Amino acid sequence: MPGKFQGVTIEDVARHAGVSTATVSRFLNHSDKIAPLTAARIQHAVSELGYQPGMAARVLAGGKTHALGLVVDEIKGEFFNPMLRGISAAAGEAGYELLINATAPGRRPAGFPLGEKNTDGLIVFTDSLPDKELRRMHQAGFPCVLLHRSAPAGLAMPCVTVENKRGARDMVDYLIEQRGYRRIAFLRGAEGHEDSSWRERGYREALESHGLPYDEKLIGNGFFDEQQARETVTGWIRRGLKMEVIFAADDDSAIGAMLAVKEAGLRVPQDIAIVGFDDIRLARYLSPPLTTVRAPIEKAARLAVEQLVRLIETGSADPLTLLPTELIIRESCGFA
Amino acid sequence: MPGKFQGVTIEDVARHAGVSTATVSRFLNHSDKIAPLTAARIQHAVSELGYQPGMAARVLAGGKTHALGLVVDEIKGEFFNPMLRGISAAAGEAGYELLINATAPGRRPAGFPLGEKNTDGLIVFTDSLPDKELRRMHQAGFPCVLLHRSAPAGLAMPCVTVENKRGARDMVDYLIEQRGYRRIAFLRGAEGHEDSSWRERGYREALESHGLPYDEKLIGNGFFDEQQARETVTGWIRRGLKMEVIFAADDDSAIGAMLAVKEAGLRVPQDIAIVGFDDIRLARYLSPPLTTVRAPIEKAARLAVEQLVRLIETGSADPLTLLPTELIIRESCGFA
DNA sequence: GTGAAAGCGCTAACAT
DNA sequence: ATGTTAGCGCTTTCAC
Repeated sequence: MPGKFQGVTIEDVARHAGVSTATVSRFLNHSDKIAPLTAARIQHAVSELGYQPGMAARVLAGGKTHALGLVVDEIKGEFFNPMLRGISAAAGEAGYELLINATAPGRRPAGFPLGEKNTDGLIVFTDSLPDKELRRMHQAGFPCVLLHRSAPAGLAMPCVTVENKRGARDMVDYLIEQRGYRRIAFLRGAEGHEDSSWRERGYREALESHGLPYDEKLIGNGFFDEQQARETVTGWIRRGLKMEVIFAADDDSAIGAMLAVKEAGLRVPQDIAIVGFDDIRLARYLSPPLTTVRAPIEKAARLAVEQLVRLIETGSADPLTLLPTELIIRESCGFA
Repeated sequence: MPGKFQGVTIEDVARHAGVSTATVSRFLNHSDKIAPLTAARIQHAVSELGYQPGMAARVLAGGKTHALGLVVDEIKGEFFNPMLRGISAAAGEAGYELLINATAPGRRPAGFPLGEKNTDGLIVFTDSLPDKELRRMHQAGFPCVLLHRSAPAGLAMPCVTVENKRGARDMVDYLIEQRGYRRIAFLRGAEGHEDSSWRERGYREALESHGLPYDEKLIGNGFFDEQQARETVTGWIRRGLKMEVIFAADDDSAIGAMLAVKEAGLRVPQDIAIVGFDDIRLARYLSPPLTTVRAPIEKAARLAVEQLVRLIETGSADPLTLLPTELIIRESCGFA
């Protein structure tokens, strides 16, 4: 016997205030001018009865859900917290509810749980949705904004992300120019993850521009994951791979790398230096504190929501929002 | 020109399959027996047309929203991540959407954004909702489950939380019995936060049972916040307060305490030992690694959802779910 | 086993 | 400035 909690309806209010439901609706939505006197009466009735408009009927009649959807693959990593905070806050400020879905790419029961049927627009985080679905939505004119990924070829979908390539390049430039490192290993992020490939590109560019060779052996997989990164680096060390510094594609994998180095009885940064990307909260507490590239995660999240709301309400948004990163120098990259 | 994305409706499917909408509905909801042949035809039509039931109409007609609401005060602290992961996963598994609202206690525009109008039930985290609202909902028969707080007096509302008192007591017992500490300071959590008061109670009980005096001066405010805890401890040290170990009501404030101690030029744990509560991810990475009480946050979150779903679907749930904690001994409490 | 029809609570023309 | 009315897309009696 569940359901049916919507006790007081707009009709109750109308009756109580001696007006029609239409007038109440207008009052509620500020959609039309109303005599101050009736407005007052309605207002009174509303609070008297404790009336709250039912979402469902409102949506059904009006065609708007007043909700934004957030699609993510997995709630994991320190990255997530500031991102959600930004999205949640911005959505609230814009007057939208927030629906979030974290269905892992595994179970996908014919049709995604979030979409035009229950939201006015979607924030799509990285590759939580297949290109095919993205295309379908875009073609249907359904508002979507991509966060930390770019649009599939040919799709004019607004993107919000950080300057990954530039950030990585700055970091590696610094490592080479200021610290004099030459053998710089790189720990890739998750397979097919865009942030990671841009960062890798920045890494390569920096090497090239300094005339340093690109060495396949110095590239490994960290998968944006502490454990995986740890295993990779342990493998490197066991095999006797020589490197001066490890540039991990994100802080989580940097942590794994640090663990691996320490477990091997080596010192950070004296034997092997380590740097990361993101500047998660943990970074400054590690020992040694982690040198990293700060990515404005919360800000990016807020901007994504702002773009989405613009897209919903005006039909247009900026194609690309790119946020600058910042080099955060701590001790894990060696002492100056 | 927003709204109206629900292109294909149940009528389209019905027509396409040569049946009535009623039959399609029955098929979709498994609410009645259907001839295998028609079933097949409908199924075909559905996938042919890519039909997805519209939430709004379904809700309006059926009285169920198929959504769970999560009310939190603020998305902050490491605590949040595992909690959300648990809730999100469990909700998905039970076939519910998840709506989350993080409106800070400040702006509260007459009526809370989440409630019977848009969800089938609510998970209420700590004191994100005033007792009055809780009462109203409970009295209206609206399913709510409390997470990490207990019900207001007289309200039979299911609660899910961890054994805070017991965990704290175990910790302090350990500190006294195994480490021989006698001057144990306590850093309270947020004002009125239940977890905190239970932990404080555990702390006091442990002192009493060992015949140790309760000293007001050794109690300070950490507010579950790194900065605030840091300031409090800095104040203590400045004023020359003597203590052997600080028991912080959560790991975040333990971090603040650790910072303060180090800033004062003292060593952890040689000069002042520090222990926390929660075992957030960061804990083991601190230097020294933090001794703490592990709280099964994600598990608690899952159980809360399970209780809520039971409450929604069967009308009953366990009044109280109490999860055991576990002592995690690391180096910040002194070496054995 | 299936269809017809009556709403669910609200908004948005269209009148007045 | 306000009332009337026709749906929005779906579920659910009630007949057949």
